[in-house]
Amino acid sequence: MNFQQLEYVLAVHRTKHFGKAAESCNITQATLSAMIKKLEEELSIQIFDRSRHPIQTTDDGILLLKKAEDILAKQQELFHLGQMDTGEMMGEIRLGVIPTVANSLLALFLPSLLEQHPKLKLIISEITTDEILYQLAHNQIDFGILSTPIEELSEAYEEQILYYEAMMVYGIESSDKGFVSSKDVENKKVWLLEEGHCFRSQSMTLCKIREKKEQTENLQFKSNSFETLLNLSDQMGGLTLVPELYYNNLSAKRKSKTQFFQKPIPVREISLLAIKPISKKRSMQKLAELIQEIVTPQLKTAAFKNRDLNIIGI
Amino acid sequence: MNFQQLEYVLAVHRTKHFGKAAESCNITQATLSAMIKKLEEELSIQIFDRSRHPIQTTDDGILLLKKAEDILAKQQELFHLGQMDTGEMMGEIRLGVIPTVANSLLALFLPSLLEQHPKLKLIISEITTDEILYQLAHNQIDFGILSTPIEELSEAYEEQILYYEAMMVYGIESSDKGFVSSKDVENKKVWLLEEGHCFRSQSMTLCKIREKKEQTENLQFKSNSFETLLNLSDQMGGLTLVPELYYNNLSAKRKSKTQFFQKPIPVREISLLAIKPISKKRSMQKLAELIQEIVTPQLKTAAFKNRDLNIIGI
DNA sequence: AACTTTGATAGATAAAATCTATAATGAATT
DNA sequence: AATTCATTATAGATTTTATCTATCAAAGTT
Repeated sequence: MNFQQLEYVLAVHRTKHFGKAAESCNITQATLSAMIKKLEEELSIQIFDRSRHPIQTTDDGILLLKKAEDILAKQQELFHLGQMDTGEMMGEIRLGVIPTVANSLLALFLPSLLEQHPKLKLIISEITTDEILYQLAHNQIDFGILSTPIEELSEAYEEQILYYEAMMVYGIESSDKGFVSSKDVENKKVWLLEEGHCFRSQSMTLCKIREKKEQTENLQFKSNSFETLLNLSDQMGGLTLVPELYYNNLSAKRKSKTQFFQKPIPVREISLLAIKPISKKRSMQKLAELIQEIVTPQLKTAAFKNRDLNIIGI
Repeated sequence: MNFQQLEYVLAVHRTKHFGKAAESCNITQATLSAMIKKLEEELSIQIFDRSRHPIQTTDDGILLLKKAEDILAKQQELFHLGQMDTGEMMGEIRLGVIPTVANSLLALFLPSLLEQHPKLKLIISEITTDEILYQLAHNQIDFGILSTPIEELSEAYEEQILYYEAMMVYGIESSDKGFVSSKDVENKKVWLLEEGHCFRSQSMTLCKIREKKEQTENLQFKSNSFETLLNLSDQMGGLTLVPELYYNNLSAKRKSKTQFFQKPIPVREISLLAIKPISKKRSMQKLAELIQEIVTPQLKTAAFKNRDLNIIGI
């Protein structure tokens, strides 16, 4: 028995097809066929029922699968044990990122990450905060990137702050001051992201909209992306909030319609989250450093002192 | 990385010596050295500090060890997955047996078990009931053989009854009836095993000694083996209790001094215990069958009906 | 019946684990 | 300091294992 054979079994179960499984494992179908057969003989069990179409995993096979997954997950942890020493990351990292971070952050650090660490396999999913917490707890992802602090976060999670990012106002008439005050925002129509995208409750806190619910029925509108919100603001007037990294990617025209708040600048705190015991501890540290190195130069916020920042949490 | 390399690491950690580790793995020292080195290079960590004497496992090494143990334990479970189909057992089974069962039972079934299943590796420890429960709970053994029922046994344990074994009286004057009654035992001096050997509390229940504590101060004596108890009985008079399988191994002279109780015959219930989820379920079934096949013909008790038996528990 | 899809098999090749023999290292002893 | 002993590392040969290419066999489709 070896680790590859277990991977091959998983691949066949996933694809229900020897040929496709072989391709996904980067071996020939002949090799895969032989290796599966060898494992079946060694364990004296039938793992797959090849007579059914598509291929069926037997009951014994299902039992084996679960244990094989456990073994391979533990093997991954071994790969991540030593990678601080050399600095090179390897093995597999499963990362969940909330949408409002994913759209601007991933494009920033992914290129250098993948280039600097060719042996690293990244599996990224864009999911909500709740989903990240759930998937961390169920070992479906290794790390999450989301906005913190999170209310009543269990001790079981380990949090590492990555950066603070200013929340900027889009759609404001250019003010002489160059900075927007909370007062400028009051009583304006504000477009926000749909609930579930953690962003919304943050923005509501910020703009003190909660107190005057009556005036803001239009907050019921649900949008999934900043792009939509910006378009709405353009066409129908009103404001929306965008984080600094997103601002950096805007067109010159749109940048001109975007302003920082005045000090203390409202910022959101973006953190890397894992569940204890952290099986890929060193990778977490390394990943955090890499992201910080790349993101910090992109953020004017990074130059400000703590007392000039106002962290807005959920 | 492969499973062998992980085993080699465990062996070196255990022996603190490359040569001895190699021997215990049935490979040469050169191979072991090369394989350890290869794994260290693959993971980019130093597992052992060879400059210290005896060899020291590094901090990274300790982290790796724990995961390696997990992986190899899971691998063992895979080996045990299919062995009902062929009937042949293989892989590793760690078995804890209480002393009063071990001394007579092991010699009975071990020979045929090992002969019929050459690929099976048995690791047996003779430990107390409490220790069996603890080691099962901490995954230090796979199965326990002990006397049941056990008071307040958690739902987490799975129990399979193996056989019922008569408790016989040694040191009694031969009675015409051929059977001893509880009355014959009353007021006699009784030698019992030390506490911790589950046997004692059972016997005390049986003989109703608890009610007349004053008369039996000599029960304070602690012995570890039936052999000692029989000798005591011979030299100082008084009775002791022996289970039927132990009786079978006695000399003719001693057999003549041993008698069954009259019906309902007090018996102890011997069971195979495992913790849920049972990772080696099929092996458990197979092992139970094998023991029953071998033991049943040895026991007169097996011929009796249930209503003629009186199960004495702790 | 001809064709296609899919998994199995045979034989060759490449990669690896392991062996024997010997060197290098470091501690213990003279 | 030199010598011996114990222990791990290394070199090169050998065996074992994994993988590849090419082809076959069986089942499903046209």
